[in-house]
Amino acid sequence: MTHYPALLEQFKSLLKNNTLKFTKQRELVLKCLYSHQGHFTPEDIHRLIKEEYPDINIGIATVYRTLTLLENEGIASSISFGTQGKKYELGLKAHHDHLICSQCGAIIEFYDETIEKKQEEIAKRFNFQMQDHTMKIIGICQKCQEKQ
Amino acid sequence: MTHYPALLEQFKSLLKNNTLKFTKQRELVLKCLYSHQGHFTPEDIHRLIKEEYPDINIGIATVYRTLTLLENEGIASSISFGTQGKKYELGLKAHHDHLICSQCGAIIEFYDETIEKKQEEIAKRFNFQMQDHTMKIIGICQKCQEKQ
DNA sequence: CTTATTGCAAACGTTTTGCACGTTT
DNA sequence: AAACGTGCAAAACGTTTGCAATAAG
Repeated sequence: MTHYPALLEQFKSLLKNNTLKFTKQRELVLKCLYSHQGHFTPEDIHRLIKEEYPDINIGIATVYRTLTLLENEGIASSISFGTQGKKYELGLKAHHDHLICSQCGAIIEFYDETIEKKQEEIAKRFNFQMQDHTMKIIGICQKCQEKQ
Repeated sequence: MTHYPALLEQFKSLLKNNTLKFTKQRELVLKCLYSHQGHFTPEDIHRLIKEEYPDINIGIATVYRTLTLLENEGIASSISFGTQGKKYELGLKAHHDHLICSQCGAIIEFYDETIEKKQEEIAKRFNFQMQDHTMKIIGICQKCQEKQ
């Protein structure tokens, strides 16, 4: 995992290259994703920043805008939960898919080479120029099974 | 593919078993999904029913409620498009996944045994009691590639 | 001093809800 | 008659937008 200073530099030069400005708000969104490992909704991130930096003013709109930016630049990635919105995570790691617990919402990441290969193969079979792919396994995690 | 009368009977007995009532509106949602092959938003279905049965009054809320019912009962299934909502299809066919064109929205269905097996294997590895799984390959379909 | 970014509140599109009225059983 | 389903309009939800004020380059 990249350490924070390097990540910050990466972000800064990305901004510079696109004639975008480096702001406190943008930095805090990045920092928040970095310091809390896991998957967060825009609202989660907004709340965390307000809790941890009570003197910084940040609007939910800025959080949305920054997350979109980070995702477009490949620094963060999101999983969609349909109508229930998206959750973001730092996207420094290699591509991976998700197991999601339908009871407690826990998210487990996994990567499977066979599945990745198969996906490419299928795209090719249908003459699809693949841009992205997602896989979600929904179920009940071990902990929640034990609770019952 | 099941023919319509049998499907209707299946739906009717499902309703009866759950002390739910058989109504014209519920029937039309089912019929609409059956007669138009493909994937439709609740709004699509609402519009189609109003067009094809102008003398029947049906509210969008009823369409939503019926689609949820059909999905819970395993008669229909949906693909999520995030903020853009969901599309429903009759779920009589075997499980399958989707290729989705990011330009024209075309949806291609596919099924791959290797992927299905791998998914089960992964769920087992993490002691997950699998309830569902989805896979989406996003890309540009052949037609849209040719247009460019 | 120019340009991008911000917070705010209003607008958005999809989905859900409360409720009085209608229909099915 | 009892119970469930309906349409409607309002509310809810996550998200986006317009804009005047502010901050970065």
